[in-house]
Amino acid sequence: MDIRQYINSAIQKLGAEVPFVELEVPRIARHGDLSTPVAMVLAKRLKKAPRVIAEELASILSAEAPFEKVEVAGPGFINFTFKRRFLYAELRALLNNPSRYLRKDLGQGQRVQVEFVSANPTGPLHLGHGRGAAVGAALANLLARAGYDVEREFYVNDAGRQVRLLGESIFARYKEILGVACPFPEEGYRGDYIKDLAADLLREVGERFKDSDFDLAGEYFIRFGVDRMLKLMEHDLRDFGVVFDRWQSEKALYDEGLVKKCLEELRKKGKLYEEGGALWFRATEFGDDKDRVVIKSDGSHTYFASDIAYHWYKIQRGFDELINIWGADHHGYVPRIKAVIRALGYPEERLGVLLVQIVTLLRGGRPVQMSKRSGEFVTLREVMEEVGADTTKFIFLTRSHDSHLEFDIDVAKKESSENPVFYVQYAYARINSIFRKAEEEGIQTGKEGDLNYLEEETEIGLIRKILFYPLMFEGAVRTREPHRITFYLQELAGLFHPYYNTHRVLGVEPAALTLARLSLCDAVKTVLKEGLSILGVTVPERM
RNA sequence: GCGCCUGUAGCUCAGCAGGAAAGAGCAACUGACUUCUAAUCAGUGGGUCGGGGGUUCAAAUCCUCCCAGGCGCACCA
Repeated sequence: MDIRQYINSAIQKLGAEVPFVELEVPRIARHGDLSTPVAMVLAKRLKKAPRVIAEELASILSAEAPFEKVEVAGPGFINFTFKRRFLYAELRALLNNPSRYLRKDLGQGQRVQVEFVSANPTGPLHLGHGRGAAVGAALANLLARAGYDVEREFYVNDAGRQVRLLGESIFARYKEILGVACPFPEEGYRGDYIKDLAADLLREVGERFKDSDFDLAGEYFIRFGVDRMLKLMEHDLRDFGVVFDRWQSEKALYDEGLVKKCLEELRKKGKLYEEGGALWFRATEFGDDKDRVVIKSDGSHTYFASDIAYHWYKIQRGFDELINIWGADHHGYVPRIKAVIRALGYPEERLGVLLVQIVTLLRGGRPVQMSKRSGEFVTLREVMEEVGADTTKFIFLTRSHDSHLEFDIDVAKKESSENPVFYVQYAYARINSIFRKAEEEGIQTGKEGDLNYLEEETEIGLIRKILFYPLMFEGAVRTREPHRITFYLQELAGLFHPYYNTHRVLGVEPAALTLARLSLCDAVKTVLKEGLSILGVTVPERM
């Protein structure tokens, strides 16, 4: 259904144009099936009264095939009512080829990289990472279905101080087990998982490092810790239903000389300078608050240095668009990375940063304090096991990414019987149940039912909702907001359940009505499945 | 002090490039299972959209100031 096309061509006939035709689904039935305020937008441009423009557009549009009625109302709204025949034909089109109907090729093969989670490999993933994972994965799925060529990447901070601290922490625990005195690093990681790692490492290498210095043994301990942490994170993410195409190592950027090469590139462009023994990037030239150090006076690189190289490398790899999903606590970092993009000679829009706001975990109505260093944090795995991956993801995707999220674990569990995710899944399971029963009764469940039998107002409402999926989809893609899918699915399920309660599909007369309703159910099921799979939520055959 | 995010029903949140009379879920109350799954449905109550200005034919939505909460402002990672 491409209604905009009709409207656009009508606007052209008036000798005007508009960048975007806004369409909305009116809340009130009297206002038709679909509505546009575009005449009011045009009023200024055409220097005519909005109602006059609306009337002109309406008279052109009322001749078009899909419309039963095209009315002008209020200050200049144009309200459309579809012909039933049109709705049936559209529904038929969807049934015949769901993915063509539901997935619009908006990306046209453009290459997009979504980088998300990218947690330091120094401890288990916590709930905040889970939110990033859910949002990133859903966004990647969404874009993939919109015709983008998507890559999902996890950036591994396996160089620098944090992983060194990880190594030192394991080292200290290792010695502790062997009864060798060794001070625990000041800012080391104190979680119990470090002790487990140390014990595992001991099992693997025995007492080989009992008397070693960290300078000597460090490399091994760091490597060991990072590998184990990466495996753990990958495993947790996999169980959460999130899989990456690529894991990019920061260390590799150094080892392969990319950091050096990139800094060289910037130097050539005159965007670096030395001062006070350090090497600086002219970030202020590109809108950042201050210039930033890339190589400290002691000769070591800042994190920023590898981040510059990383983004440069990503662009080199040929992506049309980069999307970084970051925790909101990194928002101060955005201007300097954008500055880098520009300094390297690329448009700033090449990079989009989606900031995912903080998750507060409530247990027993109280916020649970989280601090990685002290080892007090709630892991993604704990929550996943306690409330389930589907519920966890759904909760994350029922908020817009820039809204602070309160994750009340008691509510998430307690409500499990009335949880929104189950509400949607249940609709799916119920439809399956109908189809199972139909097969038992030997009813042919193909999609060929004569849709003209769908005459009830609730059925028409359901059809409309289904056919508006692409409209919602487009918006979700345009704004990069997967949570719109979540709300849509709840609304769709919210139309299906009442329908189910008041209308029987099987055993009604005439038999053709059953077939028509089966087709409708099939369409609902298809859309539910499509949406849930974008969110990464499972579709249960029965519940 | 500066910057970013948030402030909508008792609670958790939507509100789709400003648009027609503010929405959902939960919680509360009242009803519905000999029928394809009651993890469901029907109904009731509940809001000065943080506050003040401004722009507009039209503002929850844009601008501005203020208030409140969160998060950032390193030759840290």
